[in-house]
Amino acid sequence: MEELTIGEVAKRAGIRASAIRYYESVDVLPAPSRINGRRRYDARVLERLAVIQIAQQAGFTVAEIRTLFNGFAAETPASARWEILAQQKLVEVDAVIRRAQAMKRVLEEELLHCRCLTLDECARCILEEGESDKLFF
Amino acid sequence: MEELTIGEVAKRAGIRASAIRYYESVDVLPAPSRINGRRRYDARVLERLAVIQIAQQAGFTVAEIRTLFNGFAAETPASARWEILAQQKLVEVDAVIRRAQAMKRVLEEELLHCRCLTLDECARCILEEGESDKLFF
DNA sequence: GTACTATTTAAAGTGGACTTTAAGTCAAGA
DNA sequence: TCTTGACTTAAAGTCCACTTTAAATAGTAC
Repeated sequence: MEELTIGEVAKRAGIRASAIRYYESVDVLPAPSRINGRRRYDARVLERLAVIQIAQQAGFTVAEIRTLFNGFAAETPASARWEILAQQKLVEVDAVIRRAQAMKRVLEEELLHCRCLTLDECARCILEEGESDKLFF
Repeated sequence: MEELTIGEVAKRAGIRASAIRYYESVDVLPAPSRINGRRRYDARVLERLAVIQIAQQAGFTVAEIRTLFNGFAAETPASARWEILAQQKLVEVDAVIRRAQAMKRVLEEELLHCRCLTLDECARCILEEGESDKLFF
C-alpha cells in the first residue's frame, strides 16, 4: 500500500493541502495516521477525495458531504445515500436555474431595452405598476 | 415634498432600516439631511430604492449598482449605463445557468442512477476514466 | 414624568469553503 | 552545518450583503 504525505495527496488530487486539512477538521475526511507528527495517507484517500469532488460538482455543501459519509446507518448502500441527497439537491438546483433565468429575463427584456435618459426616469417606469410590461423601459 | 424618517422609508420600500444605512455607507444611497441627528428623507429616495431593487433582481452586486449611479460621466444616459452593465452581467448569468445545469446533469444522470453498494465502489467508477459515461454509476 | 418606541453609532456576526498568516518543527541535500 | 522546503497548529482573513448587538439619545403617548 502506498503511503503519501499531505503534499503528495494534494498534488494527485489537484487541491491544496489546506483543503485536505480543512476536510479533516469538518469530518469529511478521517484523520490519517501520523509519522513524527506529519500526516501519512493511505492511497485510498484519493478515492474518498474523488467522491468529494464529484459531490461538489453536483452542488453539495461540505455539510451534505459529511452526511453522505457519516450520516447514514452503516448498511445503507451508496446508491440509496445518493438518491436521498440528490433528490433534495435537485430541488435546490432547479431553484437556482429559475432564479438565474429570471435575472436573464430582466437583463434582456427590461434593462437592455431601456430608453430612459436618467435613472429617475427608470424609477418612474418601475414604480408605475403599469398595464404594459413592454413600456417599463 | 414629503419628508420621511428612515423607518417610513424602510416600510414603504419593503426593506429594513439597516439596509438603508448600509446602502448609504457603501455610497449607493446619498446621505440625506438630518433633523436632530435623525435622517430625514425626501420621497425621491423611494425611486432610487426602486432602481436598486430592480438592479438586484437582475443580479447586480452593490459595487455594480454604485457604478450605475456614480461611475459614469454625468451626461451618460441611463440607457447606456444599463447596456454596458447588463451586457457584462448577462455573461455571468449565463455562466451561472450553465453551471447549475451541469450540476443537474450530474445529479440526474450519474448520482440518481448509482447502483454501487459502497462509496468506495463509486470512487472506482469515477476514477476509471472509462470509455462509457453511462457505466460510471 | 414615565414608559415605550425609534433612532443613532461602531463593531461584530452570519454563512460557506476554504486560504492565509504566524510561529514553530522536522527532514533531506550540499 | 546550513539552508531550503514541507509540514504542524490555531486563529484570522476572504467575499458579499446585510443583520445584529450594545449603549446611548431622541421623540411620542399617556
